[in-house]
This record gives sequence, C-alpha cells and structure tokens, in this order.
Amino acid sequence: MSSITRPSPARPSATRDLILDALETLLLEGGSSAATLEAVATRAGVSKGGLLYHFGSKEALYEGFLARLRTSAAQEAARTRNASQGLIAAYLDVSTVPDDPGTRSVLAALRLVGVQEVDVEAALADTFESWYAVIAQEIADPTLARLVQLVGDGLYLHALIGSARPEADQLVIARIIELVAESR
Amino acid sequence: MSSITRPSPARPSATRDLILDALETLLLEGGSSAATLEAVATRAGVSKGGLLYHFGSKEALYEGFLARLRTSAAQEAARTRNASQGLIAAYLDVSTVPDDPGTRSVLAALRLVGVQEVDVEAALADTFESWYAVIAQEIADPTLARLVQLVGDGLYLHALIGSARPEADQLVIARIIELVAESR
DNA sequence: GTCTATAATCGGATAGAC
DNA sequence: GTCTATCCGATTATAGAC
Repeated sequence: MSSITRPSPARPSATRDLILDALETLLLEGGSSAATLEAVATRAGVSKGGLLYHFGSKEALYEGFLARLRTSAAQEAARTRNASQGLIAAYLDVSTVPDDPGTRSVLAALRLVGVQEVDVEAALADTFESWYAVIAQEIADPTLARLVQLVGDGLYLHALIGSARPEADQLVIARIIELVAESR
Repeated sequence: MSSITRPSPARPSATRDLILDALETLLLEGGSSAATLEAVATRAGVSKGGLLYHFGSKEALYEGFLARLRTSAAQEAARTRNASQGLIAAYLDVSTVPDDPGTRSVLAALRLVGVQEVDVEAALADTFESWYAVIAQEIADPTLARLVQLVGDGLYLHALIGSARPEADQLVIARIIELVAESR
C-alpha cells in the first residue's frame, strides 16, 4: 500500500549524505560559523532550498550529522572488536590520523561543541563511551583501561588544535602497549 | 609630551577585564554563537558602544581574550614551577576542576576553536606547550612526560564534553604518580 | 569613556514555480 | 526533489551626542 513517493525523510538518500559530507568538511575547514546553510548547500552541489527539503532547519541538519556520527562510530567499534589483535595499538593510532573517516567526523563534531541547537556533547560522550567498551574488553584493569582512553582522547585534542608530535606520540603508544602487556 | 587622555588601548583597564570575563562566561555557557557583542556588553554591564570603545571589533575582542589566556597561562606555569613538590598531581588534578580560573579559560578557548577571526588553535597549542615545559622539568623521560601531558589533555577534553568520571580519573592520576615515581 | 540611534549585512526560513 | 525569490530577525559596526 504505502509506496509513498517521498522516501521516509529520515533515511539515507544520496543527497542527504552529500549534504552531511559537505557539513563535515566545512566544519573542519572553518568551524560552525563557516557552516551556513548557503555554504553547506553550495558545497554539496544543491541550492539552499534543496538542502531545506532534506533538513527542514539548521537544528535538523545538525541532528542528522550527530545521528550519523553515533551510528558510524558504533559500527566502527563493532568492527574493531572483532579484529581483536593489536586492538589497542589500532585504537591509539587512529586517533592520530586526521584523514581517517571516523577521526574526521569526531574532529568535526568537536568543532560543533557549544552550539545551541543540539547536544553535541552527549553525542561525543556516547561515541567515546562505545570505544571505551571495546578497550575495556581487552584490558581487565579498569584504571589502565581508562588511562588508555584518556591518552587517546588527548591525542584527539592535539589533532584538533594541530599540535600533534608524530614521533613522540608513537613512542607513547609503544609505551602504552608495554604497560598493557605487563598487566596481563 | 604624550600624556594622552586615552590610555594605551591594549593595556589593562578595569572595564577591559570585565568585558573579557563576560566573554569567557558566555563562551562556557553557550559557545561562540551565544557570545554576541550585545550579550557580552550587557553581561559586562556596559553598552555595545562602550564595549566597542575598548575592542574595536569582534576580532579585536577575541584577540584580547587569547592574549590574556597566553599571559595568564604562562604566569600560572611559572608559579607552579616553583611549587615544585607534587607538581604532577597538581597538574593533573587541576585539569579535572572546571572551576579553576585557568581551567575555565582553557575550556572557554576550546569552545572558540574553529572561529574565523583568530587563531585559537595556536594560542591553545602555546598554552599546552608551556605546561609541557613544566612537566618535562620534573620527568626526565620525554616519552613518559608526553604521556602525562596527553592524559591531562584527555581530562580537559572530557571536562569539555561533560563526561568526566571523578572516581575513575582519580585512580588514573594515582597510577600515573606511581609510574613517575618508578621512573626515577 | 560611555551611551543611543542607525546603517549595512548576513543568515535562517517560507512560498510557490517547475 | 530541486530551484528562485523574498521576508524577517539578528548581528556587526558606524556616527555623533553627552
């Protein structure tokens, strides 16, 4: 019966994702003030009106972005969970790679912290939480697990402000791996 | 000769600091979008025109804020350097206290990351750098020093998104202290 | 030094054609 | 589903009185 012409407005359409990609890129380039509806639309190759068909307001746009962040982070965490070996190293490494899709989304979301329209903080907290679950599965000692998480988050913060130190950070990661090995 | 009526516009006046305090508070409460010139002026108890006498533009206002961040962070680092004993614990503890004046300024600045007008990232990088210098003075092993810094920055990030875990984080801090002690 | 207009611009959102 | 045109409110910045 319900073969509606207009697809359920909350579901993946090609344009929807293009728009969210454009938003992400603009957030990374110039923060939330650069991400005007006009700019996002243009970057996505549609008009402002076209964008507003998919996301009825700026708030809806932000919510769409955070929804995608949550689901993709959860998926990535699940995938990593199975990869199992070298999990900690992989987790810490990815935090230092600004080109990784997951890292890009998190860094973009970090630039959205503080906006009125949506609760970015909660979405990020959930994201970090889903990764902590993966870490905790590998490290029995909860204090050490939290320590690993905090180092990873520190790496994110440095990626955010562009003050990473690749060589030093690799040594830190190696040291962490040692600590984890000793704890078993 | 030059006994100008108007004080050198870049120097501390009571109102100037009130305005910067107001900006800081508004950034913490509602992010950069909440910090309009009007809102900042009202919060500081002056009119928009009054504010613009001290800071000729929004960019100038932001620069004033970052300048104060740099100098106060440098001063705090210098002070801590002399306190010397329990330095690492103090450094990590303060990262978890959102009421500490220094922490407040850093968190406010973090909410400014990505704005067009000024280079917030560079100011924050300098701030973190001045603390690293203090840490490195206490910890001979540079890898361990960086690890301590990363944990501290992870704590900042969690303070930013409101996902700190006071008990767990205290245990992590205790563990770090042990690691530092062992390394001597 | 501080205030009250006021100008100029920009961003979000609606209406309606195609 | 996408576009153009338009409206409206908010925001930065200026001008000039006190």
